[in-house]
Amino acid sequence: MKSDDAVLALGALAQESRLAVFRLLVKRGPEGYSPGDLIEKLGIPAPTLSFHLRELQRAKLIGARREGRFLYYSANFDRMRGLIDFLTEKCCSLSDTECDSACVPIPVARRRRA
Amino acid sequence: MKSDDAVLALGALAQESRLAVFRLLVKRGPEGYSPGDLIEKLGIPAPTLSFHLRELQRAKLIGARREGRFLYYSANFDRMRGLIDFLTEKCCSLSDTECDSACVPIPVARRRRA
DNA sequence: AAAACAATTCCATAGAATTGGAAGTATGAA
DNA sequence: TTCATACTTCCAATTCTATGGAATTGTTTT
Repeated sequence: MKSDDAVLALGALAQESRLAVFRLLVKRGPEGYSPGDLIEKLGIPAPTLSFHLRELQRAKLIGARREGRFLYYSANFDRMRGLIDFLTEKCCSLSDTECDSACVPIPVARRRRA
Repeated sequence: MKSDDAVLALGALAQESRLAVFRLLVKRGPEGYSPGDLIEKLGIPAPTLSFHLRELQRAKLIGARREGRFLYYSANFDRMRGLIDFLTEKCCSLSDTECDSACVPIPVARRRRA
């Protein structure tokens, strides 16, 4: 996963309602929930929910399939794994390799002389 | 980590400059970088950087110490681990189940011309 | 003390995200 | 066909976020 995708995915999850929706969808698995199910569970007005589902979809964290007049949204586990891998590799590992040559040595701050 | 903290932390990382700052700080380790170092590396104007550092700090993803007139910001690895654990447990369980090609974009409703 | 330097806060502005009522589209049932 | 249901898009109001120049605070040097 690239940095831009990560920013998009992080942004998609960085909202109370959307995080709640996503967690429900993860718990649910591939079967998914319809917007109607989610409205019932979370009490979010339909247009607002629709907006949030779109954001999650834009980040490719969820997908949807249609069944008759129902839509079923479900979590994209691969994508979520990709995000977690990105965070783990790029944001949570202090690599033993030292800074590259572009790195500026930090100035050694001298305490005030006594 | 609770849901509210996760939303805060996700929001803090969901911005290009802030993610770049955080990644540099992670790579750097406990020694940290001063705002001046980061300005040189990323070319962000000082007040803008200051604003972003504040956001990261608000989410407790970074901390700072002062040495003389320099400040040194460094990544809070515990906090980051907490976030990743939250995402893994709460948002990526059921990862044994697959949800790949079943998830397709929903048909987009086209507006009828008047 | 004054100057220089590191970094911050102040603040105005621009832009993006969120919200939900009203109106539209899609599908199946009567 | 017409109706009801499921869901979406449209749109405007509001609220958050990001940006960077100017002013300010804290610290060291001269």
